[in-house]
Amino acid sequence: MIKITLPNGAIKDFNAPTVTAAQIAASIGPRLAKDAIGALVDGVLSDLNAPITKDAAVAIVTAKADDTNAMYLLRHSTAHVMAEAITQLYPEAKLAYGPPVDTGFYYDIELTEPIREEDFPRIEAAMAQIVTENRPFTRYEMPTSAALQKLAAQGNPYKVDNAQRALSQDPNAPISFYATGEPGKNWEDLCRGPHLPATGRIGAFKLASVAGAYWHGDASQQQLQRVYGMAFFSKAELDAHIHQLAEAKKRDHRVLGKQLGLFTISPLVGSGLILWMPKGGIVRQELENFMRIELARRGYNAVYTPHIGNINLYKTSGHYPYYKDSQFPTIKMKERDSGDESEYLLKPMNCPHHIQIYSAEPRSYRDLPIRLAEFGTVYRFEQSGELSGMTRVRGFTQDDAHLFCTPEQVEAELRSTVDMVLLVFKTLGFTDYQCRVSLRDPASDKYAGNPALWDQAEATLRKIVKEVGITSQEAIGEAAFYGPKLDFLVKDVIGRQWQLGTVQLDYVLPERFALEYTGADNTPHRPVMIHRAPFGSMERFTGILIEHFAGAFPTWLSPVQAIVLSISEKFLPYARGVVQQLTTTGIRAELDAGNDKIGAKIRRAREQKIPYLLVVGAKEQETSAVAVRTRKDQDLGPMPLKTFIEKISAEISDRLAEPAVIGPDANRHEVPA
RNA sequence: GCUGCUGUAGCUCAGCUGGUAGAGCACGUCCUUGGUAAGGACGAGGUCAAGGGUUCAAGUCCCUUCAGCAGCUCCA
Repeated sequence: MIKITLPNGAIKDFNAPTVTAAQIAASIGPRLAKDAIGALVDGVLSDLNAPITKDAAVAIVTAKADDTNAMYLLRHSTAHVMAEAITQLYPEAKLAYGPPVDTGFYYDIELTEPIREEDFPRIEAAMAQIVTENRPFTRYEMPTSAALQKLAAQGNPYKVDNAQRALSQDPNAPISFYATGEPGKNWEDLCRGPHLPATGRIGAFKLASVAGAYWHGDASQQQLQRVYGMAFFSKAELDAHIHQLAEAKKRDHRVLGKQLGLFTISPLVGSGLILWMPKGGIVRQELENFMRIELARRGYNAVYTPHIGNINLYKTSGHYPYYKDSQFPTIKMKERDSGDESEYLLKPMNCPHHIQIYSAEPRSYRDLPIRLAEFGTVYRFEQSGELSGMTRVRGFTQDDAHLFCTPEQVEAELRSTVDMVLLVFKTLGFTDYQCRVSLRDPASDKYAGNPALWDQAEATLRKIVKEVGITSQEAIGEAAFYGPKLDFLVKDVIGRQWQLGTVQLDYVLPERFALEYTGADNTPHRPVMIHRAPFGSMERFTGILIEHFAGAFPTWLSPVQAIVLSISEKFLPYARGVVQQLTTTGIRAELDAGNDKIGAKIRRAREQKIPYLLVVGAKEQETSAVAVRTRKDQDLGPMPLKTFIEKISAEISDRLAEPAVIGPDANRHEVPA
């Protein structure tokens, strides 16, 4: 007798030594039996036909796109089907590892012959055949030694390795295989499962890309071919997903950056080096102005430091020995007079320069905290394969600052820097960010300084996070070499996560540079440093911002805030007057003096994501008005130019995220998106 | 850096098995002076990423370099 508890609390008794989830589903109803593809047995995802031998809580998993368990089964099983298809077509292929991932699945394969995207249709056709055959996924288990022997006989080192790793986790676990069909007859793979009941449950799939990937993610290991795919229960879901990918691509900052004239990259200047065009320059300038105001309010002092520094500075700081592989080569030179050799480095960080400013004068505890801020440009020689638009570059400007304080001041200063990061996110409407507490990996030797101070620093950061009340997760091994940090992460349109703002606590560099201040007791003390950058880098932040707003910046950031569109050339003089008045008020306004009809002008202005379109014709000219339209296709109708200027000015000065000019009839012509 | 892919007009792209370049948009001129998401006509624009090779002949085939894309690895 087995007692099964269902999710609604109902209890069903089965008078048999074992029962399967399939049988449970059948006992509830034919519809559920048909839709069932797996089960959660006491919370563990399991095969639909796995025998349940004792009392358990069972939830039937059905084929639904919003159920992560269902998608796991689907993607995992599709990975198997793809692997079978590939081994059919490439008998030499050695399978390594094929898991489901967030957006689909992949399989890592060792194969000398490259698989190309043009080979995908053949592979997909073979997969479709396997799906059509609707073969059951059949699990069977083998004792450890027999299984290892079997795998070794197949000559696939990866599968042997996988099995051994599984055993090292749990030496008593039996080793399981899954055949698509009949074991011994059909294709099979070492796998812990679970899977769909049969290949026929795979609705729609598509191979996405192929790329190299290292075995166990270790660059010194064999490089395998990784084939990515996506899978859904229905064609409609697959199509919707493909459509969504295409939509995301339109938000890509590299695409929008070109369309909107924000930035460019020239091979003649160098890859990974951003050239800010005039319109991108405005966005950056507005962001910097915003930050400067906040810095002034919080008692920061602006400083300026050069782009290069003597190599000895970075030897002292520790940057050079730790990271010399990712720096531009040094500049070596001979002094003309003395003939002495000296060597300079493009600065990879601003902190050593700021430290020199701190130590240029004797400091008293009464002076602290000292907060030195600079939009400091730094250079790092990233690997060529890492470069990506504005988000991963070789030269970038940090909205950097270094706070030098007494140990007692650390917490208050940290709290205020975290507040500043949160203010930036709030002002720009970022809600979908993550906070990562980046800690050292005690097993690694890359971290400098005294472990006791590290413990103290890490404890302080944990405390701050708790006090401020942000959700966060800890990441071992993500700390800077000189201290732990709080990193704020945001995803780009293709789901890659980027670090933006950062707050770092540092007991090491003050030690290395022997920084001091005189305490109330008239003896020297060592200050503590906080490194912080709310935007992180202007380049990366702007790139993410472009994607966040899909190019439609809030008015205060928009390169062009309003564009005047005249109905015909007759009204150009009035239109020019309107532009003049806007410009005089400090609003960035342009005139479209082209020979197009009003519809074409509107279309072009909206493509440029200009917040306000001001149509002027005879009626407006007579009444000193403008007919206001937003880029969202809201026709606000005519209003006195004076009123428009008042409203847009308030919207800009308050850095509002939403249009403030909207009147009573705001949405009357709005077209649903 | 590694694997695979890509590079043709300012932009997006076409150009089959080699026979010396094409579209749409943008741009310019002209016609039109038009009231809310593309008015019309004509025109100008290309060292086909760069360099080398094969060939009677290369945008097309091969090699090298540069740059970009996806992933891996890395990331102060």
